[in-house]
Amino acid sequence: MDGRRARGEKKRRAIVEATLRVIERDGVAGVTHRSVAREAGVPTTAPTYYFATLDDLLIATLVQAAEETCEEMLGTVARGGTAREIAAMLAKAVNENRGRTLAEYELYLLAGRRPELRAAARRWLDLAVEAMRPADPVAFRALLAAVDGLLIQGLIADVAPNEDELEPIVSFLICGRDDSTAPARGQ
Amino acid sequence: MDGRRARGEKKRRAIVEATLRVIERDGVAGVTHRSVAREAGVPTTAPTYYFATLDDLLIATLVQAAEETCEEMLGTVARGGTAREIAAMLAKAVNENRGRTLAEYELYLLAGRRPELRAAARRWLDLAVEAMRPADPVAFRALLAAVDGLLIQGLIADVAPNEDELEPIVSFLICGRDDSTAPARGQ
DNA sequence: CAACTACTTGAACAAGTGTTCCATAAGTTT
DNA sequence: AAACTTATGGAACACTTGTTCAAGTAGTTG
Repeated sequence: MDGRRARGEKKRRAIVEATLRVIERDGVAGVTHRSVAREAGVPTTAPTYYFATLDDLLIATLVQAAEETCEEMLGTVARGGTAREIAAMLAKAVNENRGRTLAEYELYLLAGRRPELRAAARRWLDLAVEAMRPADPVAFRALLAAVDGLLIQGLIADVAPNEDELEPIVSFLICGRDDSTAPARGQ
Repeated sequence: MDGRRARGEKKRRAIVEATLRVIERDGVAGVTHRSVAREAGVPTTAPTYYFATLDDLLIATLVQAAEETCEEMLGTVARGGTAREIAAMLAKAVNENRGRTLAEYELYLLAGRRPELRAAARRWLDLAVEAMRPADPVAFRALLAAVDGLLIQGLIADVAPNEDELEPIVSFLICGRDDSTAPARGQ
């Protein structure tokens, strides 16, 4: 093995992680070669060495962040989690993981303007539908939409909602008017 | 009256409108004194004369855009519009008014990081709740969340959904499991 | 007409930007 | 050890940025 390449890969990952921290703190607007390099503790030219352009770095970071979140989302939303489990995950997203969730929606917005990012931004939606194969697709799509809405509204609330406030709403969405066609059963 | 001030106000409005066009086209990232001035057909220093800082211009523009959209939203969502009416409005937002809707969510994201913008970003939500006084607040909040979710997901779809695709989802949300507590009656 | 006020605008500045370049260091292979 | 590849990092370039400034115009008021 080439030890140089191994350390290079490590540094590359460190740069991506630093970029994510910058996005979480200052948003996409705060991402510059210099701010990322400062955050990662590497010289200014390091990011350019590993990523052809700033845009590449930005996109690589947002896509990776989205994929990381994907698994957590699918673990609770898609696999027929209870309303409380889903509510707990949403509450965590708008409180402890606030910065990360904001980053997630920066990707959404970027994807709105750049078609090549759309697949990455939509990935959790596509995976959820594929994993669930819900009996009532309409109810399930309503749930998925509401999840995005609750998150983004939670981000602009004066005080972010907690699990207890979110739970009844999620519960309402999970137990549609006909329980037999609902995608999952809440508490 | 002072004709100078009148023309000044007109120019000020023209600058805000130009800024909105820039945001719709290139996003908040594309807003600079120079790009706005070019779009409005005024010299570079004109925006600085009317707005102390670029941030002031940006905020004034997004807040005004949000207030404009507010009325349209409330006219259909809040006043107990039918599912089809709501679906039609959503379809319009992600197709004809795509740029405007993207701008709306740029405000959301900015509000996520700047508390002073939150009231403006949340305005349509607050007004909707106040105007409706829904019998079932939980169902209504689910509907409002889903509206945001459907819009933002519509913006990152490969092909934006149309009225017919959105209508069943809205209908499902409006006629909850118990019609008597539903906020409004669909078709 | 003179004094005043509001608007207009080009030039300029310091700061920060993405990116290129190149000499050097460090590790790998022969 | 020599030849090579890969990684490193400082200096520099051309460019754009937000904002300031001062000189100018044109309306309003006394």
